Amino acid sequence: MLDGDLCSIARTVELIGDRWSMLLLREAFYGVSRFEQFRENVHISRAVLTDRLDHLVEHGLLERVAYQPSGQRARHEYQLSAAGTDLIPAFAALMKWGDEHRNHGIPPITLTHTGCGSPVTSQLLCERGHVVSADAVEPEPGPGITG
Amino acid sequence: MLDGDLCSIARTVELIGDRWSMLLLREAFYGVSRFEQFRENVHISRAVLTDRLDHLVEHGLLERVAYQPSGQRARHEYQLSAAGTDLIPAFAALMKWGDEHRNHGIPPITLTHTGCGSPVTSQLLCERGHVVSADAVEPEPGPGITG
DNA sequence: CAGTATCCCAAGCGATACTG
DNA sequence: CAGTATCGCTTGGGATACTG
Repeated sequence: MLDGDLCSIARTVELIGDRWSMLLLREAFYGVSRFEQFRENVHISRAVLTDRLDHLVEHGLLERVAYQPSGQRARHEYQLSAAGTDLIPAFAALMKWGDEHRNHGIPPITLTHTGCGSPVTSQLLCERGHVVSADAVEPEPGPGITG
Repeated sequence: MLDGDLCSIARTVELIGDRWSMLLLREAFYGVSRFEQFRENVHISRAVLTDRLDHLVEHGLLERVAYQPSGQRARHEYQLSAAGTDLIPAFAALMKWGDEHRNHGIPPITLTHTGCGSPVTSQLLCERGHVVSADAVEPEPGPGITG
């Protein structure tokens, strides 16, 4: 259908499809921003954490923000960038799948709309506003096809 | 917020968050079902492909279906199971992100609703039917939290 | 075509120790 | 606290050859 390397899924997986990146971004989404917190929550070694954080900053998914603990030298915080925030719908979709298929339908975490306080889920929506079920979706070559 | 290992994202990533699984599932979504086709499209070696296919079948994401090429012995096809199909919204979300952030907004592949023929995208939707932007979503402890 | 079997290299990673 | 440096194992995976 498409040279696999051009696929947007492939390019996204290439970037964040390793064992750690998604989990770190998830933590950032949950509000974690400090080195030690990432380390404890994700159970990742220091060296690898440094490496991944750098990688995610370098590719624009996290932003390094300076902060100064009182009386100590400056450190960094890591926050979701705009591009990182744009991944939240994907997290929501993955989370929904995991809730259903790996957690017996009982979500450990739910998402709520800060505007109205009601639960938020990821859905497929067609341009006419229909909610679309997964088996009613067909992939087609798009404008970015080059082959 | 949550012991990381219980997180539905973690459990999903654990299952399909390696270098190959997502790409194979993507191919299955695109309609590929044969060993050699997977191999050519994903550029994966035989041994690894066998391993991943087994893994995905074992965990219920793909179904092995027998087929018999004329005059030859029986082979297998690999098709998305119901659980695998349920991952399509996640693919759609990842694809959308990659379209925007890695392909300059020009999608190589688009998704269409087989019902009405119009384009389909992944969206965050709240229970009241609002389309929710990614920065208006807040994670909260859900019923499955055990802490 | 759809695998299985070997061999070997390279990347990934944990453990540990050290530093400002 | 937030890293850096080093070591050595273990896993992943490419190349190649073989099989029904």
